[in-house]
Amino acid sequence: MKLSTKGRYGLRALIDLAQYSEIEPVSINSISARQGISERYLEQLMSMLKKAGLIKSIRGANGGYILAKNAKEISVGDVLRALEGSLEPVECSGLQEEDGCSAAGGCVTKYVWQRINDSINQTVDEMKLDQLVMESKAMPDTGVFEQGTCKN
Amino acid sequence: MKLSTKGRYGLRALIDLAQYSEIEPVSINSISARQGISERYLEQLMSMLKKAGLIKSIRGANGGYILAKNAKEISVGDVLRALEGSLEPVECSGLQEEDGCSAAGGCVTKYVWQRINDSINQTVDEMKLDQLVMESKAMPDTGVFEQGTCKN
DNA sequence: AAGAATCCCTAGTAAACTACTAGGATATGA
DNA sequence: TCATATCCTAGTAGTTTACTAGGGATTCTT
Repeated sequence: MKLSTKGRYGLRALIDLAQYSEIEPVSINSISARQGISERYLEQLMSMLKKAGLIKSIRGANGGYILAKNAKEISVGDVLRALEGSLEPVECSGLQEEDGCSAAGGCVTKYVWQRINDSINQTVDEMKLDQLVMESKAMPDTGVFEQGTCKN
Repeated sequence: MKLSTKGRYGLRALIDLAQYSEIEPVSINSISARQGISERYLEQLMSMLKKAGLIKSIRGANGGYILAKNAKEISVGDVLRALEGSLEPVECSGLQEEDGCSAAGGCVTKYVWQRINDSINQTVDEMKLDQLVMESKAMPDTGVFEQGTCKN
């Protein structure tokens, strides 16, 4: 039940982006420097976020990334699902039998997984990027904390 | 954010155990047969559940396992944590700096992980084994559904 | 037009983890 | 004593993760 670095780094990167892209596009290089994440790896995460429609890119010199929509319309859930895929703890929510599950409605644990899934999604969807940016700005050390030491 | 087979199989096994151990101890062999889980693998899961104090074992012929406490005192959370370890999506909840995180209180994402963690734990802790056993008994096909096809 | 700064795309890979399997030791009831 | 159980340790093929590497394409600046 762990989140991978994709989700962890990616959310940090997007908060950073939201915070700095108000004036001009933010380059991978600058996010990488502030957040202590490898440029090359971050590149891949940004690509995923772009495909998910959360950010837009501007190519060429002085280019970079900006949010594709308002920060209050982007939830933590949007970000994590874009990077981690579905957040459901067990993949048998769909009623398809493709997953080899023929129990249909007659499976007790399915109900358990469904409830966990619902609670996770509700929680991540009610947290929006703009709140996090505000909290981040209110914090003393942001951008100054020991880079590269925190993997979360 | 996926649960491994440990958690999935383990919960199924424990529901099965709770259901059949009212009269006599239940052997790994019989759970294995009903649930379509490898005996040898199930053995390891049972060992973990035992170490966590959720079940007790009775060795020798006619032995098997029984619950260590009342089914209504065992939560889904107890089972999953015993098998999967902590369910927290990111391990930086403790205020120790051991994890290489020196951000202490000044980390925005930490707050996010904490909220997800809380919601997961609340959800899994309010589901008790006795409820699941009741639901399971109320279902038509339990014990008859195609064994080995469902991995969840 | 040249060059630098960007994003874009595919592929490779070491390390870790998962989901088992295997072999045997130990305990207990009939 | 034998069959039936749990117990314990170790091995291992396959998958996934977290990157690194090597380019190519686009755009601004000079």
